[in-house]
Amino acid sequence: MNVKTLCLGFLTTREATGYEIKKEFEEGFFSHFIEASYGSIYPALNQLATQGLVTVREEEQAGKPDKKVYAVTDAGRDVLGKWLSVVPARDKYKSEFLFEMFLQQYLAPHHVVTAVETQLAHLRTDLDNIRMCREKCVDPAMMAGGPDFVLGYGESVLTAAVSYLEGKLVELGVPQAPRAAAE
Amino acid sequence: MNVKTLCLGFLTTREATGYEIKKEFEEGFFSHFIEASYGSIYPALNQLATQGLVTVREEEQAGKPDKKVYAVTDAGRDVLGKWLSVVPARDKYKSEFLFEMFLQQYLAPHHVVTAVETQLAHLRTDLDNIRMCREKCVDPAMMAGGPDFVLGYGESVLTAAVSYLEGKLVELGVPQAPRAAAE
DNA sequence: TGATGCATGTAATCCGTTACATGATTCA
DNA sequence: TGAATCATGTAACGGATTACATGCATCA
Repeated sequence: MNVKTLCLGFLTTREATGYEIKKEFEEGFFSHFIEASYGSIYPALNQLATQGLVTVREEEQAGKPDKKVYAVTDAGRDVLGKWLSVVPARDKYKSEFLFEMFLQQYLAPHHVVTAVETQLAHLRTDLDNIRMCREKCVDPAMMAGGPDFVLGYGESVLTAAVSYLEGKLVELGVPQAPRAAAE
Repeated sequence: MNVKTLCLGFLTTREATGYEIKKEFEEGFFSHFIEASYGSIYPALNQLATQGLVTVREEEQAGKPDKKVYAVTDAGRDVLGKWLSVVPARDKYKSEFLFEMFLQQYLAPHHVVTAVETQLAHLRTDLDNIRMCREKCVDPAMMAGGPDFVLGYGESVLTAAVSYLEGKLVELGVPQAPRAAAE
C-alpha cells in the first residue's frame, strides 16, 4: 500500500494538511499499523492534486506559516474505491524485539528485562492511544463500522501481548509497579 | 535490524545454506516476524564470510546443485552479542487489511467478508505453524528460554486476533464452517 | 511435457527515510 | 536563550525487492 493511497484514504475522513496527516499517522488512530514520513507524504499529496483526486486550498495564518489544506474530490473517492478493491496484501510485521528474545542467551539478563519492559511500554502507549480514540469520540455513530472494527482489533491484540509480557516479567522475578488506572 | 544480523542470528541455531535460511524465514519459526529475500540474503552471507564471522563449506550433491553451507564462528558469536546489545527498535507493523477495514464504506459488502476471511486464513496458518514448531520439537530443553518465549508471544497475539475476527464474522452473519481440530 | 523443488547469484529499480533548508512564534 | 510547534519541501542516500539468468531432477 503506497503513501498516495494512505493519504487519499485519510482525506476521506476530513480535510487536512500534510503536516496534520503525518501527525495522525504517528500519534493518532493509524499509528499502530501505518507509517509514512514527510519525504513521502508531501510528494504524494502533490501527485494527488495533479491528478485531480484532491483539491488544495492555501490558507494564510497569523503568526504561523501558511498552510495547504487538501480535500478529497469525487474523482478521488471513485479512484480510492478502485485502489481498495484488491484483496489486501498480507500484514507485514517485523519485530527486532522477538528476534532478540529468541537469541536471549547471547544477551545479559538485565538487557533482556530492559527489552521486555521497553516493549511493554510501547504496547501500553498504543493501547492507551486506542482507548483515547474511543473516548474522544463522543458520537458513537461516527465510529460505527470501520473505525470501531479497527480499534477493537488493535485493542484485543495489544491486550493479549501486554498480558503475556506481564506474565513473563513475573516469571523473571521483576517486581511489578502497580499501574494507575486510565483516568 | 539488517539482513546480516538476521542471517548471523539464524546460523547460531544450526549451519545452513542461503536457500534454507530463506525457507525458514518464510515458512518456519521466524516467518511471522521476519522477512528477507534472496537478493538480500546471498550478499549478506558473502559479507559475513569476508569478515570471518561465518565459514563456508562447499558441498557437491548428486542430482542437485552444489550448495554452500554456512556456519557461525566464535568471532561471529561475539559480534552478534554486540549487535544485539542495543535496545531493539520498535516493532513495525503495517496492515493494509486494517486500513481497508477502516474505509469499509468504500467497499462492496462481499469484499469486506472476503478480506476478513483471507486475513483469518493467514492468521490461522501462522498459528498452526507455531503449534507445529512446538510439537516438532520433542526435546523441551531445546525450546527453553528464547524459542519458547517467542512461540508463546506469537500464539497469544494470534489467538486474540483470530477470536476477534471470528466474532466479527458472526456479527456479519457469515455461516461458520466448523474447523477440524489440529491433529 | 510442464510445473515444482533445489540452489546461487546479480542488476535494475523502486520506495521510502534521513537530513537539510527556512522561518516565525511561543513556552520554559 | 534555547527548545518545541507549526509548516512545506527537496536531494541524497540506503536498503531491499523484483526480475532475470542458469540448470538438473522429480513428480503429475
